[in-house]
Amino acid sequence: MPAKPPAPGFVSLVFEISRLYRLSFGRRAQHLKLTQPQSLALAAIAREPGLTQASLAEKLEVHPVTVTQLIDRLERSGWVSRESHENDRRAFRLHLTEQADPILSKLWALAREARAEAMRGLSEQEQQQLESLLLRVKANLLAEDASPRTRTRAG
Amino acid sequence: MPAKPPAPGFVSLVFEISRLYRLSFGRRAQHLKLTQPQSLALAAIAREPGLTQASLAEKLEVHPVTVTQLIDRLERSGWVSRESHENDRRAFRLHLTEQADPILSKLWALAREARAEAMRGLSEQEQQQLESLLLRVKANLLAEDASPRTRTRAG
DNA sequence: GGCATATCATTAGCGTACTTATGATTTGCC
DNA sequence: GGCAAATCATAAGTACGCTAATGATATGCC
Repeated sequence: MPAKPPAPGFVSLVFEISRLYRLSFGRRAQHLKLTQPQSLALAAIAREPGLTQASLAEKLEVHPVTVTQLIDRLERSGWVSRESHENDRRAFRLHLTEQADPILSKLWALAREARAEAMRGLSEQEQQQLESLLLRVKANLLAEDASPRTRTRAG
Repeated sequence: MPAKPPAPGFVSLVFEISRLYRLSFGRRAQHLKLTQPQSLALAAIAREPGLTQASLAEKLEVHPVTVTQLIDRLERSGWVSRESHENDRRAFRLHLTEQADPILSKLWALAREARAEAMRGLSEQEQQQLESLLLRVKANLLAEDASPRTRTRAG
């Protein structure tokens, strides 16, 4: 029998929260027929209409392939349109359709709601503390992520 | 144009850390041909040999369907065996094969390493603080997760 | 101008996770 | 003892993330 496994601790907590929050948001947003990554994509396009898929991938910090599939679905649902780039025939510019407008307003409300629920009982100061600690953890992980090989993110 | 989207903040941090950690672990473990969920499953079986898939699903806090697929792969890789339950012909008991033994020792080392990397620069006290804040967030999310409908987790 | 290289996007294929539905038992209650 | 309900596992379909490979175009350098 090999050595004993280490205690779960911080790491599994992050995973569980990530998963629970995804579920929580999904429950709220299910009548909008939007998942959480889809919502984040819509938000990003709302913030910067006309951005390319590569640029969206950078902002969402996911692989370009993932964006291709994500936009496929959003386009099929009629919320996003790919429009050809005027200077670069390889690229597309992403725009929201008019149908997306009412969805977006509801979306921000849901996001605020889900976030408030997660933060219930934490003082303003504790929230900041949590955020600042998590930022440091993220920086550690980013540091070792940046070196190995070519990554999507610019860093 | 609808209202402005809220600031990213805590939530996206959790997602990013979750994703970055998964990558970090994956990089370390890739020569072992093990992903992170697979590793967690092996660890759980090591802690409690002979447990059923349903019981494993509870421990990993994932859906039983997910465990079915996970064990499919681990069995195909030769690290886990399904053995029929002596009292319940519906169920299987999960056991590690002998081939899994050397992998496991390496695994604990990797997990500790990845965790230390994530925690670099945080004092013992800060780590505990972070863990305790995250626990409260998790409790909030669990509270609303428990009510709606039948969940995998017992609660 | 022309060739090598880089970039944008896609396809194909894998792993993880979910929902919903189904088959096979076991359990509970009368 | 027998039937309804719960439980264990699986199957099918969807979503999302990745890697690797490909096609089309842009860019850079000579």
